[in-house]
Formats: sequence, structure tokens, C-alpha cells
Amino acid sequence: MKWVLHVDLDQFIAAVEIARHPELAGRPVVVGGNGDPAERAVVATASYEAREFGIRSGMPLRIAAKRCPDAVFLPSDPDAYLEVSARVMAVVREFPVVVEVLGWDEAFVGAETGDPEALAAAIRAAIAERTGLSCAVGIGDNKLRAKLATGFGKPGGIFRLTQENWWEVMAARPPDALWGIGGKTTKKLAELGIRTVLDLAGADAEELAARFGPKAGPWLRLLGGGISDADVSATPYVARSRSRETTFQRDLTDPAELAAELSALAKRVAKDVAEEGRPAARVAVKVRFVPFLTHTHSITLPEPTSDAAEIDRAAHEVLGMFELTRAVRLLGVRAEFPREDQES
DNA sequence: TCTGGGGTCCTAGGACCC
DNA sequence: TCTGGGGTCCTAGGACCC
Repeated sequence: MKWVLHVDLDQFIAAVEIARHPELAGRPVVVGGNGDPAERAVVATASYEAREFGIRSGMPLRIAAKRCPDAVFLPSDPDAYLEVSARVMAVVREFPVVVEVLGWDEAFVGAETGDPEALAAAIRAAIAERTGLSCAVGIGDNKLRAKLATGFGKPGGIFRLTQENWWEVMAARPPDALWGIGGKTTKKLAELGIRTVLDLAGADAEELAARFGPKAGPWLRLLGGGISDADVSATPYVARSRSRETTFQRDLTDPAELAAELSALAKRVAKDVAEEGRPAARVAVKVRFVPFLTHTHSITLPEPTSDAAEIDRAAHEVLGMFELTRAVRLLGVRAEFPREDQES
């Protein structure tokens, strides 16, 4: 029988840091920014001990420091996490399965097996033995259910969620328990009287389409029923865009300084584009003004290019579309690749 | 002394074309 | 001196995820 497994490493970034600093085991560890809780940055990952103090991913570091002054604050080291992640994925790929990587710390696994729990346990054991890392594994009859199952298995466990126990486990939960529904949508659903997963599954399709759009509406209803794609694909990831952005530690107002920062970002993006080996078709610039107002402008390039000077020129042209009347706290540059459905 | 960085997909309005 | 309907592209923003 065909199964979807979802493998998700426990407190991944914190776990990598603890693995190379064993003396931190058991302590509240917070990774993010430059490791200085006074700077403008947020928590990338908090260890389980840190989470007991209410520290969560995405929380400003200074708030985390307030909640737990004794926590160990470490700088984020993406290269190290990427390297460990690649080792974990290589271990999973040694099984006779299809592996679809979702991020640094998680992957879907498509497998033909009569005993998915045994496979999940074997994957868990192999990852632990070869990398020293712990993970949870969700088992489902499609991707949505496998992904949600992992949450019930964390940390370190295995959980099965299928059509059979879907209502028992999910019916009474709020819509944001579903993967793809967040706080905003949950609030809008509540305005329609939809407060649970069961409500959503039985909601009026036309009403949902009218409120959320022709694709999103019907999709939300399917989510409520636990229905989703079951195909796990090993097709290599192809980027749609590459971007770089910076939040300044102090707000900028000087146009010359902004121009210089923009050029620095454009240069990094151009390097990423060149490494992609495909030319960019659009260039967008993001500006976050004080206090936290974010706007984006973009242009389609006369023709796709990988040329750094052209990307820089385009970025400055787009910056010229903004009214720079407020101080700027963030600047970003994004290059988009052509949406091609064709191939040669 | 609030609120990172890097992504994806969808929606909606206007332009433009036939 | 009146003006349909459909399709696609461009652009800005919303929402969500890791």
C-alpha cells in the first residue's frame, strides 16, 4: 500500500548548535540574528527548554531576552544548518522511497509498504545513528495528513493520521490547525460562522468562493476534509525568484546611503541569478518605512538578463518609483525568473 | 529598544487586444 | 454620442510557510 511519511527534525537549528556545543544540552538556547539580543532580529529557533519560557520562532530577540535573560543566545549559521540538512536528507534517500525536501528540516517520503510505522521507526533510527539528531515522523494517506500527523508526534514520536481518524482527531480544532490556514483566514472564516475543521468541511462552496476567490475557496473546503495531493515528487526544485533584503539596525533617510545599500543588495541578487544559470525577467524592490509600512514596486525587464549592471540599473529605476518621505528600516531586491511552462 | 530573511501561490484591477 | 465579452499580461498586495 502507498503511504506518505513526513519527517521533521526536532528543534533543528538549536539541535545542530547543541550537537557542536554539548555543554549547552538541557539549557535554554535561542538562535537568531548575530546572537546579540539587543539587535533588530528575531528568533530562528528556540530549544525546547527555551520554549518553556514562552520563546517562539519569529519573536524579536529582545522580547526573548526579557522572557529568559539566562538563555544562551547564538548567531544564526545557515551554512552549518545546510550542511547537516544535506546529510540528513542523504540518509533518508538511502531507503527505497521517493524523497521531496520541504526545507532544511523536513521532507515528505513516498513509500510502498505494508508497515508504515516500521518504516518510520527505521528512518528515525537511521537519522539518529548517522547524525545524532532526533525527528518526528507523521504517517498519512496524503501529504496534508502526513504533515499534520508530525505535529502530534513531536518531539521524537510517530503518529498516523488518515481518513479513518481524521474527524476524531481534527473535527473540533480551529481552522488554523490546518497547514495553509493562518490567523487571518481563521478570523474571516469565523465571520462566516465557520469555527472548526468540521464546519469548514461542510461549508457552502459558493460562499467560500465568493469570499476567498475561485481557487482558494474550494481549496479551503478540501482542507477541512483532510483532502490533498498524495503524490510525493523528487523533481529537483526550480526557483521562481531570488531575493535579498536587509533590516537596518538604524533607520535610513539619506538618499545616497539608500542608493548604496540598494546597489549592495542588487549585487548579491545578481550573483544568485548568475549561479542559477537562468536570466531574470523582472526586478522588484521592497521598502519598509518606519514604523512598519511595507511597499513593493517592480518592473518587467526589456528582456531577461543575468547582467549585474542591468539588474542594478533596474533596481534603481524601481526605487525611483517610491516616494521616499519617511525613514526606511528595510530595503530588499528580488529578481524573478520567467514563468515558463514550456521546455525544449 | 517590537516586529528577520527567503520563499510560494493567489487575487484583483486595469491595460490591452481581438 | 454607442459600447459586449473573453482572454492575457502587468502590477501590487495579501496570506502563508519554514
